[in-house]
Amino acid sequence: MAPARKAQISARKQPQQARSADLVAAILQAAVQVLTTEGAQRFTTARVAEKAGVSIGSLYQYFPNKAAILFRLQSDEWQQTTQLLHGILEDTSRPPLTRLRALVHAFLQSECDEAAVRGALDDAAPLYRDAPEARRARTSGHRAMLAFMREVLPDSGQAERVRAADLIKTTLSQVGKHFSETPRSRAEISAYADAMADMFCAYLSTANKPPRRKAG
Amino acid sequence: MAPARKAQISARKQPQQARSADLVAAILQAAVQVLTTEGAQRFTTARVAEKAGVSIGSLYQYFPNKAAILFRLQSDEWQQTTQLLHGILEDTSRPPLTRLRALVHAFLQSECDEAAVRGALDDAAPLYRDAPEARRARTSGHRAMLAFMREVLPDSGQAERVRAADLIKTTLSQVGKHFSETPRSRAEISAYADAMADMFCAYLSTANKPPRRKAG
DNA sequence: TCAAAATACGACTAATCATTCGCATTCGCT
DNA sequence: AGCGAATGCGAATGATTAGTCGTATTTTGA
Repeated sequence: MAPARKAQISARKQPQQARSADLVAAILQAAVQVLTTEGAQRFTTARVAEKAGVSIGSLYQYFPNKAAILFRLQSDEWQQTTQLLHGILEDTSRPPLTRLRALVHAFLQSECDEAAVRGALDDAAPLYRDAPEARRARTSGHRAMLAFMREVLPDSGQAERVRAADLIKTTLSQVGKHFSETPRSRAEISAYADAMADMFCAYLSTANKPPRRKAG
Repeated sequence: MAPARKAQISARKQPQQARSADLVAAILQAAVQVLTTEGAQRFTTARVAEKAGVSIGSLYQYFPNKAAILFRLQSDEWQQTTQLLHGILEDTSRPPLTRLRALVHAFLQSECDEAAVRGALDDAAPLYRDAPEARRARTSGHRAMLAFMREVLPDSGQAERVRAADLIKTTLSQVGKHFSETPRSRAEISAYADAMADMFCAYLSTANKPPRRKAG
C-alpha cells in the first residue's frame, strides 16, 4: 500500500513556438537515453536536461515533475502496443487463432527489441503508476481483446470471456516483460512465442467445449 | 541495462548472543511493517531501525546495507514459495494435473494474502536483484517443476519440457504478481485460478499429442 | 521599431537518506 | 571482581536530488 498522493502528471504548458516543441522532443529523446544507459535508479531531471542540452528550468516549463516525463514515455509505449494489438486482432482475413499466434510473436519480439527502455520504465513504475491519469490509460487495449473473445468464444458467457481476455492479455504482457529481462536470440524468442501461443490456443479450443473442470 | 555494481548483500556478522539474535529478528519484522505500511519508496534504514526500537548503528552491525535487508526478506519469500511448490507437486498420490490445479490455487491465494509485502518488495527489486547472491537464489524451484514435466510430458524432448516448465512457472509467478496488485475476493481468486489451471492443463494435454502448430 | 509574451537559463534551496565512527553498555568467563 | 569481546548507540557526515525563482534572451505582432 504505497501512499498514492503524487501531484499532477499532465503537461504543465503546451509548447506554442517551434523552438519549445523541439525542446520537448529533445527532452523525451534524452529521457529514453538516460533510462536505457543509466537505469531507473539514476534517472534524474538534471541528467535528462543535460543530455537534452537544455536547462533544468526549461524542462520544468513543460513537465510538472519527474514522474510526468516517465508517464509520458509510458503512455507512448502503451499507445504503440495498443495499436499493434488492434492491428493484428482485427484483421479478419485470417482465422482467429492464427491472428492470436501472430500477435504473440509480434509482441514478444517488440518487447525484446526495446527491453532496455521498457525494463527501466517498469522499474520506475512506482513513481507514476498511482496517478489517476495512469490508472485511466492502463485500461486501453481491453476492447480489442474482448472483441476477439466474442469471436472465438461465441458460446461462453460474458463473464467467462472477460476472464479469458484478461488472462491472456495479462499473461502476454507480464510474461513478456519477464522474458525480455534476459537477452534472447531471435530463435529463442520465436520458440517461446510458439509455446505461449500453443498454450493460448489449447486453452481457447477447450474452453468452448463442454464442462471439463478438475481434469486429471 | 541498469548498472549492476551493488556491494555485497550477505550478512555482515552473525549474531552470537541471544540479544543480538532478537535484534536481527526485530529488524526483519520491522522491515516487513515498514514495507507494507510505507511502501518501497519510503523504506529507509532509519525508519526500519526506529520501528524495530533499535539504533541505526546496531542495524548496520548485522546488515551491510539497505539492500541486504530487502534481499533477506525476498530470500525468505522465495524459500517459502519453493517449499509450497515442492510439497504440492511431489505428492504423487494425486494425478498430475490435479496437483497442478491445486498448486495454482494455493499460489494465487498466498500471493493475494501477502500482496502488500510482495508488491513493495517487488518495487524495491532494483535495489537487490543485480547482486550475485540474488541471481543464484532465483533459480530455486526449477527442479520440482522440471521433474513434474518429466512426469506429465514423457514423450517430449528435454528442450520442450524445459520450455513448458519455464512458461508455466513464469506465468504463475508473473501473472500472480499482477493479479494480486488489486484486492480480490476469495471467489474471484478461485475463479481466476481455475481459468489459469484450465489453460495449463489444456496446454499440457495437447503438448503431448501429435503436431499441431499453426492451428486455426 | 518596440513592447509584451513566450521561452530559456542555472544558481540555489530545502529535504532526504545511506552509512560511519567514536563512545557507552552489557555479556561471557575466569 | 574484572577483563576482553560483543553489542548497542545516535549525532554527524557527505552526497544526491527534486523543484523554484529571478533574470536574460528570443519571438511575435502591431
